[in-house]
Amino acid sequence: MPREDTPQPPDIAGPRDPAGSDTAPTIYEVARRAGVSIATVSRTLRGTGPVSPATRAKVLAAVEELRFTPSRLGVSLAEGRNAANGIVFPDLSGPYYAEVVLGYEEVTSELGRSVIILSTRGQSNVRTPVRDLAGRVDGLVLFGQTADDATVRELIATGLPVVLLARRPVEGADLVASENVATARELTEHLLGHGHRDLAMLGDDPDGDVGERWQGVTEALTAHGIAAKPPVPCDFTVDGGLRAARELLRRPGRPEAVVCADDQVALGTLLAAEELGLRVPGDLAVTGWDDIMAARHARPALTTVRQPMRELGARAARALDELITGVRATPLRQTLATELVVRASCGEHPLEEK
Amino acid sequence: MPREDTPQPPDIAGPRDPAGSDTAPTIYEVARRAGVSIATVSRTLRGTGPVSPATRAKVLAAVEELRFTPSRLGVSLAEGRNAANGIVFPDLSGPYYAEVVLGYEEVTSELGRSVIILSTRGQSNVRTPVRDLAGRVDGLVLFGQTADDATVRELIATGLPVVLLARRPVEGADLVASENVATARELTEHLLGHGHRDLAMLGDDPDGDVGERWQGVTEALTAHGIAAKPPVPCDFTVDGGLRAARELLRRPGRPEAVVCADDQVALGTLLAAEELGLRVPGDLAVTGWDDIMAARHARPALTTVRQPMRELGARAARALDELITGVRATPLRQTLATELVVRASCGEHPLEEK
DNA sequence: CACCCCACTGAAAGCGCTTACACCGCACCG
DNA sequence: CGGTGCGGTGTAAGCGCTTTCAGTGGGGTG
Repeated sequence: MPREDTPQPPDIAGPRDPAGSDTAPTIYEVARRAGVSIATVSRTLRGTGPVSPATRAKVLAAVEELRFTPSRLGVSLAEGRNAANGIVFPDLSGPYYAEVVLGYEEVTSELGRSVIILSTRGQSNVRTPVRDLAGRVDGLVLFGQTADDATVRELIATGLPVVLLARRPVEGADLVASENVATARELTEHLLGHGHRDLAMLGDDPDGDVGERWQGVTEALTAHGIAAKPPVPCDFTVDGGLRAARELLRRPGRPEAVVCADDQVALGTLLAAEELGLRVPGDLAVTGWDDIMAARHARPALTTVRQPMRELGARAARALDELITGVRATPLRQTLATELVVRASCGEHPLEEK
Repeated sequence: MPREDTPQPPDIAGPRDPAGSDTAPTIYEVARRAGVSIATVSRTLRGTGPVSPATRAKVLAAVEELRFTPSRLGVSLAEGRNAANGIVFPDLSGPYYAEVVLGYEEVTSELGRSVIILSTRGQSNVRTPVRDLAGRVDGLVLFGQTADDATVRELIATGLPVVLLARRPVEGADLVASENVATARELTEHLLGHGHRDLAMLGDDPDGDVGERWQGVTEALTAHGIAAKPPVPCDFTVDGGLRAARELLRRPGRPEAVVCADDQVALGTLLAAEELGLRVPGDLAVTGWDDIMAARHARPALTTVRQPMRELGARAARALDELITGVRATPLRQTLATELVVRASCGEHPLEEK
């Protein structure tokens, strides 16, 4: 460890440890200095068990002088808990994941626990890092398609509290997800209301949320006697959307509306339309999903579906805490409502954007 | 702990622990089962010290049967290191912070360490949570204005490796920041080249990066014999920008160009201009800073300055690792280059956007 | 005045692991 | 044929804390 201090203004209060040793002080040193046993120090600091005022003062003084902070490792080992929760997510790029993680962090830290993050960024050999993470936490949130079902089951079998977030459910684990089917139906109805009949779905991911969205779209179309075409695969990024849309819109038989798997894909589609000289919404309607920041600022502004991103993370955090503290033992599945946000990209209307 | 399993398909491989106990197996159980001592188990698993092939096989078999994973706490306590690094940031909302944190996470986890995050979201009593975090990590990155100098110094005095990220420097700590002054000057020159003379600076934060940006702007203006007006304070959010810009643009003596502290403020300014019926860039030039996703998709697309967000995080992670491993002991200050990204919002030109 | 209770404190047993050190054979060397 | 040396293994001492259990003494009660 690089322990040398560069010459430094004496603004702090002199050397931390008068004895000169540069390792962190332990409870033993505090005890010796205060002339008590380590048990008393522990009791004083955590407020468990009675301590006489005089003793308490001596201990606190020693703690102050030594700048003692109990070692987390020691505490955790003795307590048998990590006081930390984990979250595994695919990526933090794109506002969606970041917001959810933030909501998670907020609640978790309110609950007095640290947050350990692990991003899988599309790697497949996730088993090892996830197991590793599992060893440092009291509970784990698995966000999106980050770990296969077998890994999830293995984790659960361990006895580790697990909450699944925006992911296909697994027997025995909590689930927090947002509503997809009904709102997708509503979105589709809205597009149909604009007179669009030929819709294309952009982006494919049968296992995740997107599959449910397409289910809603398909249901709505079917209800109107329209056959849904299979979704067009594409990466869930702006570039992915741009490339796929370029292809799709150049082909003869261009759709009247493109329903995109998420906002990033929709933004890419907007770019493609611009390239090809198509007016949106005049020549083409485009919709997204998530309501990320850019959706509001794009021109035309994106019609999309708002997910309660922060709230998703917060719910997951609370659910996990319930499992950890034992307040609840049986798995629970929560679905959060989503909201259609109508802006300009889906067709002409006198509505005002948010 | 909620250890009851809900009835579950027997897909895993039977109960984890044949003995039926539901606590995680320890190295002792593995040792007993393999008929060796715990030292041998440890040696086998970490590859330290010689182990005969036969013994190794027995141990591995026992590990497999028991699904043994060494307790992180035990390992860390014995090793005297946490194998985790921390990062403290103001917020994850807005793409800037999220991207940087992601870059940090990526490199840190490549280095075989976990990432513990702490968001301060504008709270002032940061001392306790930060000290707490400090106890769980081998090193810490402080990102932005999250902890006051006194807290930073205290941390450093502890001997804890600390890297400051996009923050005012502190004696004795590493610093990773991105270039502000020169690029701000360049941005200003560009605006002057468009013929704008009356520039307003939107957003104020004397302590952080923004102060340096204003310094660059002021320098450029001065070089052209133009007196800079003091920056207009505003929140660094879209709404903050909207409100402040609304005010600013309504007043008589409206500026020709608004240089915004970051992209979010600029997006708000765009909204305000739209509200007031001002054409951008016709009636008003607007610039941002960061080059977040929405900057590219706004119409007009934002002229801005791209920060190497991912790289900022990555650099901080590497710097911290050097400090932790002791490869380097003396503090280092790194400045990363930024890049002017010219789009439509700053004035008419035949340039093509990225 | 004996007894009991309780406030207070210390000794010590873990928590799960790593590793220095000691030990035991056995092969190899002189 | 007695040493040396080393591969292979076990013992035990921590790492820093929490907590149980067993006092110890003083004050209150019958």
